[in-house]
Amino acid sequence: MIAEELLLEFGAEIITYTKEEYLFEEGKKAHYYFQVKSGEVKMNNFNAQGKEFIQSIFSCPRSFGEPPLFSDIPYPANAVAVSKAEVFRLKKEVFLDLLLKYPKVHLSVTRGMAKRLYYKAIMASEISSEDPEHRILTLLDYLKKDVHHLNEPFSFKVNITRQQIADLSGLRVETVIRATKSLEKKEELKIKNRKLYR
Amino acid sequence: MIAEELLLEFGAEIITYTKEEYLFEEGKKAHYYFQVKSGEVKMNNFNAQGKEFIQSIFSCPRSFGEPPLFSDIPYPANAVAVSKAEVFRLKKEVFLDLLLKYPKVHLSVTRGMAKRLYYKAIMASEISSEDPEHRILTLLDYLKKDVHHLNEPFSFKVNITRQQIADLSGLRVETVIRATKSLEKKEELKIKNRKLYR
DNA sequence: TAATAATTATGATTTAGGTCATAAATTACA
DNA sequence: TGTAATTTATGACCTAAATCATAATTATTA
Repeated sequence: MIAEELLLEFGAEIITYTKEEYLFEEGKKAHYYFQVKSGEVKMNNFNAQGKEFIQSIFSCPRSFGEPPLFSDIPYPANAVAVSKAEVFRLKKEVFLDLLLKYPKVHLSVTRGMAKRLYYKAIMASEISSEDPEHRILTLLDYLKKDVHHLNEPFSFKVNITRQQIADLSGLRVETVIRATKSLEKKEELKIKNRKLYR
Repeated sequence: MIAEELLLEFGAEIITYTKEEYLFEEGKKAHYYFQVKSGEVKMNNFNAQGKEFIQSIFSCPRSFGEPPLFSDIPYPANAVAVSKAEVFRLKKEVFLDLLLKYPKVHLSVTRGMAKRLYYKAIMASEISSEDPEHRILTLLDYLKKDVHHLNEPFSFKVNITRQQIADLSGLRVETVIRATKSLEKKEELKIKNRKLYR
């Protein structure tokens, strides 16, 4: 996250995307630094059969899509607005210039990438080795602790749909529905009028 | 990757690990920057049933395990020597100091993390959505192009075992063996006395 | 160089989770 | 406020890959 004033000072634009609109596409080169101002943006992939995999969902003040700004690699996934979203957009060259001028900002960008690498490492291991219930709990615990900074049991009202949980954990929506019901029986989750609590 | 002279100048130690020896463990706090000098190191997880997932395999001059140096997160996986390995080890505080003194080094460390994030994003999507043959080809193509910088067809002699391919792609070794044979029939791979070529 | 371990190989069987179909409940929106 | 779309829900079934068993081949090391 980079302070809004600093972004504007360096000439960042604020762009409004409508729901489902693409910000960039898998395989393309990166030209901008992006940071969410309002709304939500997801990064995703589709396989040949049209199954979606959501890499991550970002809301204010998260940035995303930095890796290809640093290295000569294309975007590994698309970025799509989940809802109407306002996004800061800063030209690549200006962004890199900013990092050199402000080492602390560079460090905070690095810190953000470190956290995402942590999340990816955890989910890769989960998706490859764990059963649906385990995967879902790990995902929800990550969101609860590392994103929403909550600790009390059942204090986290899950704000994503079963379908999104499925797409984030590599499962199918029916499996998520069945697994969450089973987790409710085991008192790992609460379900109050269809909303999950963890 | 940080130049060896610079590492030594900042007081890095060179530590020799024997095959199978642990460098650090999942869940622990990070105190050092690590960089391979010789041999190979892998990062891995084990699930409750003992199934291994390999996050990555690192050889000279790759660094690994930086994310928890930047953010207050534990190691998401173990680091284990695949073979006898010599590793540069630099104290966390000295490492961060070095980055501030040498912005270009900071940028190259960031670049390294960016590449790993790219690999993780690709593999997460593969493991979650693709069939065994697709996963294996994506993994091998990544190793071929992005690690070994090769381009010619079948110029990449795969230097990891079927078991390691399985542990990197979330499959079982029998599945990898069957899938690679099928890929050979489709002329996507060559197999010359048990070695894979891509 | 003999013994042991690791790797590759192959068939038979099992099963978890995907797929398909259908519907109720809730939410969005025109 | 009524209609459409989305989300949650549930049962039946099917299949891809895991599991299990067993062995040949190659590599390691004692």
